[in-house]
Amino acid sequence: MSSSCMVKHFQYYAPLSVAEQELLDSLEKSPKTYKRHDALWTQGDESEDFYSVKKGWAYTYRDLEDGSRQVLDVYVPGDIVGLREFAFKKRVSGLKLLTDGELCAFPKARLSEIFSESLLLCHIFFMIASRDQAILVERLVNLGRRSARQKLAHFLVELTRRLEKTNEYSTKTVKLPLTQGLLADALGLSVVHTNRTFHDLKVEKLVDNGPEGIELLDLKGLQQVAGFDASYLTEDLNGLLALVRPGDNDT
Amino acid sequence: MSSSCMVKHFQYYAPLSVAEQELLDSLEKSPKTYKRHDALWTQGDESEDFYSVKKGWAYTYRDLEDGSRQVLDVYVPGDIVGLREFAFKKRVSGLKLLTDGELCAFPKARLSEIFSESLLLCHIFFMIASRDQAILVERLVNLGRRSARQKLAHFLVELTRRLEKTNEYSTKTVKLPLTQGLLADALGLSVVHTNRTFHDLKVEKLVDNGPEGIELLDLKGLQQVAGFDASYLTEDLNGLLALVRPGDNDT
DNA sequence: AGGCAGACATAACATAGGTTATGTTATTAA
DNA sequence: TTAATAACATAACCTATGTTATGTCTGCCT
Repeated sequence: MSSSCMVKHFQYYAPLSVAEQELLDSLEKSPKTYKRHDALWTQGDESEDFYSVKKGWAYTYRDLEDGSRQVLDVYVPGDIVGLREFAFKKRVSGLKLLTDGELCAFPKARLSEIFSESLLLCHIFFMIASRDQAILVERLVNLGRRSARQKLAHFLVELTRRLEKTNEYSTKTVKLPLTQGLLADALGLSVVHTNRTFHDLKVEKLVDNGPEGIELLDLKGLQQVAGFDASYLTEDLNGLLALVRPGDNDT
Repeated sequence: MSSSCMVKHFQYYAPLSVAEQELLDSLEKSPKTYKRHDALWTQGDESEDFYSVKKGWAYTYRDLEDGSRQVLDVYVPGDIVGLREFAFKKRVSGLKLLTDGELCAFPKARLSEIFSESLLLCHIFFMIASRDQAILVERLVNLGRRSARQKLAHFLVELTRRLEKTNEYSTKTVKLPLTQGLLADALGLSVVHTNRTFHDLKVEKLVDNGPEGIELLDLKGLQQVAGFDASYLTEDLNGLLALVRPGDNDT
């Protein structure tokens, strides 16, 4: 019965009972497909659903009055999007697809059912929110206090790390379907300077561009450039289990 | 019985039953006082408690390898701090007092009790997390895509707005116990440039410095400079009530 | 009562990153 | 087959912001 988009992702956090799997299943609308550049919603829209990303990549962004734009986060398969607006009637940011993809909607209003019926699921949702915050915090540090070079490297390494978690990655060189324009908007840089910076990393054989986006040739090297410390991506899963099921103690 | 730090704040979201008030009370350790510059914790510490701010101001920050520092958020009385690390064993950021103050600790581990015993409280915590995210998002936009002038104005207006929500404000000019150094670290600027920018706003009679921090003389004006749009601070409280208590429908 | 430290101020100079402009290539649209 | 569009590239020039250096004014410590 675990055809649910979300079940697989949630199993990463903790093993779900059959009842919990069915609960998630029951709230999930059937997956819809989207094309590159499609917008699921725009800032200001009513926020009724959140989504899990089944296939493809997406990103949230804010458009500013002066025509510029800030990309807030990029999402990969397995990620939950739109939970940010739990407290709000309207969307705080827009969501667009970066590649063709497939997402499943969940009505926000029915989260109550989950919360009241499964303490474990409730905790997992809370954990996801907490993790999202940690990522935003790191992004903040990136924007506020790092050089263009570090910003770029850090962002790329982070994404790769997040990708590895839910998506098996075998190949040596990582491929990310990102354009320089998107990177610029994510890092608070101009496209021109992003290109300059990217160029430098290319000369150093750390990255390259492939046919459908950019490629990371030397993760270790990038990590070093970025001064990357992954601790903000490592949740305390044992702690979670201990909370919900006092007694046993493993992964 | 509502001596609890948090009860008053939570009543802002929704009326609590006596049982709910007692539940919150029971988890709360007695308030402790702290002095200006005291650190409640440092990044990397074990994260066991979260806190509610009863008196005084605090801020979270991240120290970087190169000696610089990024201030993530500033907290005023009524705010909940440390919920960010729900998913983590260790603190992602440090917390220090900006003024003398008083905070109450809650053991993170016992949140489960709240979640399982009160659906309303569970939702309120989720709302707080969501609201925190919205604030971080706005801070991100601020850092990524706004000029020093706008950054400063925006930050100041936001804080004032947050202050108004839980703390009655009567006087015309708002006083914030912030130093230029802290502003610099919050906005990703150097102290010198922060000073320059502040100077300009001072010349325009928008702000000034008082004996214990800075003073805002013209909120409207600042708002205009910032291009401030408060929608990211307006939660959907009716939506919350509707979720938890289907049937009735008011504030 | 003198010395020290923190916060604010300001000037001169340096630079990372922004802007504008133009070109190339690859894809899609007609 | 051409026209139009998106992404990448690169050069010349400009400016917002960073850096370094001093100085003043508090309050505080002993």
